[in-house]
Amino acid sequence: MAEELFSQRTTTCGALNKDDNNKKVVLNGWVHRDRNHGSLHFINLRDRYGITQVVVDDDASPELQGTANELRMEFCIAVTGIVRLRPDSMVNADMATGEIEVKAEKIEILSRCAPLPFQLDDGLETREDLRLKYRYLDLRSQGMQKRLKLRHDFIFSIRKYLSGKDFYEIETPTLIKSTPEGARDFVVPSRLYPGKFYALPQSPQLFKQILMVGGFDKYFQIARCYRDEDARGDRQLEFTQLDLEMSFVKRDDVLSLMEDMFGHVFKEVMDVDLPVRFRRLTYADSMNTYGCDKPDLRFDLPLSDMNELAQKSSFKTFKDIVSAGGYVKALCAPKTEGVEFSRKFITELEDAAKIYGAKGLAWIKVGAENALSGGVSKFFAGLEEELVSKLEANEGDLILFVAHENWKRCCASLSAVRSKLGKDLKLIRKGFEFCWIIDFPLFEYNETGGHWEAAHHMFSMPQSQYLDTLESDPGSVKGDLYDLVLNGYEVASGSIRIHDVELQKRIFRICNFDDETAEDRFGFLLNAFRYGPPPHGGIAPGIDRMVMIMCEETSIHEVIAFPKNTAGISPMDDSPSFLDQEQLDDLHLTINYPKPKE
RNA sequence: GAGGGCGUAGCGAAGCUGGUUAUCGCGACGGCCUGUCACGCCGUAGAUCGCGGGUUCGAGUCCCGUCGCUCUCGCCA
Repeated sequence: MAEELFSQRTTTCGALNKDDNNKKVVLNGWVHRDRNHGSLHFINLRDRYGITQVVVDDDASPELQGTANELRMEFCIAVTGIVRLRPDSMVNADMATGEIEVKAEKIEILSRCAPLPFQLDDGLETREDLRLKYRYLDLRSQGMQKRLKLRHDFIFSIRKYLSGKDFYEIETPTLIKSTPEGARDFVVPSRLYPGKFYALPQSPQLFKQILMVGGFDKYFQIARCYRDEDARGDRQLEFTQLDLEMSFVKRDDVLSLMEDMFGHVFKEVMDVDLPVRFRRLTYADSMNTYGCDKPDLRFDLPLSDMNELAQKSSFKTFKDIVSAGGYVKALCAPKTEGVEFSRKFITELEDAAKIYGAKGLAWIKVGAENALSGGVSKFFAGLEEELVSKLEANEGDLILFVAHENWKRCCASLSAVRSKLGKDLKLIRKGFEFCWIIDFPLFEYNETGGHWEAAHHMFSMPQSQYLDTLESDPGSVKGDLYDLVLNGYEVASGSIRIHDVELQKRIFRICNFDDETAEDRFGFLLNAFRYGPPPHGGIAPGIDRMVMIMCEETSIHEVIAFPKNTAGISPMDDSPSFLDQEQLDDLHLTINYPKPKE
């Protein structure tokens, strides 16, 4: 231990400026770029804080020259030298440290770097599985450094804000009881109890409710959650949410707390001003106007109900669907500079609609003085004025219709068209458009199972006006449920909870859980509710998704240090992996491998 | 479970209706270079064109199968 291992930094690569002239400094970092002019040698040295130019002059000792010539990309080095001003004409205005450079007196190679498997900072051009395999290199890129810093700032700001509002951060277990509803559980076998399993939490839902019964009336947690379902760009097997719950609150208390919190956090982290109150849309209005329950409000392009006009038209396809209880909806794509409403363009929109179940996409072009042409225009003869005024269409616009027996399919299909138009017609405004979706239905019918189930989860409070008709008409019951939507993504979901044993049991029964099963699965919650539970409610914003949107990214992988790929594999550590027979024996497990396909 | 896209040197790409020795940039390696900052210049190595089969005189290119990655539907209270 007597000998010094390396010269330890006295400052960082982002800190020096002209005030440090003539100072002797030590920098530690990585070789970011290396420009060797023979007897004059420039090295851009990088660490988390920035980049500083190091110079090896022609008067350097042969030893120093030799070391400098050995340097390669991403070598980890220590540089001892003197800060000096750059000649006026050599100042680099693009660099934070561009006014100075460090004249090297000593360079120590702390470790060498093998030839890189890909170029750093070309991160986004490189295949993602390669970036994930060598994540430690990818993390050095300025993009990843910036995004993970923002993630840290975001979480830190939330912690400060909530702590200032008297919230306690309390951890809940990650080895818990498997509950039957929701997504598939990840499970952990129990060694001590053969055949028994823990489950990893899909969210801390029941525990946070029990914390309310325990008297911690303002709780939050930055909680890891696990759901064993197929991944997507905006979701993966494990993710992080801000889990939050409060006692003695009503819906609007939760909503305004979140508005205030995100207002503070966005200002502090990004210097962005959010509106004091976010727009509120009922679920029904959102579906009818935007075709989905997570509308991107950075552009307008509303959907219109066309059932009445469809009935008046001579288009048999539409009339049949409306007569059969179906729906016809339309939207009007505005004439846009540089965009031709060609057959190809319309076919691409139609393909987008078909993914969500539409059989086709009917269209009409709007000409001068309400003249209609092309597509299904001939079936609307005599209805030109009514159609054009209903959709507020102008000359050069394109009207698009979707008809479907199923309301949700109709909405979703045309919503996909709306989204594509938003991009193709460049209608999307910059910025952050939050909105609340409220008044969700409490139940939806499970066709395959032939019973009702909770649209969100079974612990949400029905709105009081439906308490007498829960059983007789579950389909029309609205709950005290709310989602927060940002730029077309669902970023938070919450509700006021049930805190009454009898009401909770009624919900279980409607969702096909008899009293015995409910007792077996959720007995601990029902038990807790026998001991003076407070009225309570909460919400859970998704951290990954929010940070992704703040970074203007479209994949949460970009804001997670070590993500899994879409197949649930981590290419770096190669998980999941097989267990030794010994481990399996300890856990009392026998693997039942699937038979290979014929 | 289903559909679309991609797979050519370490990385990113080009390669047209099949036709000599498969190009280009970055990177690697060697050399030259006193003011660069994506330094420049000269040179060298590096590719079973994902894998298997087929059609053809001839396949990176066409066909079939398969694997991997990726986007999406289903799924995700």
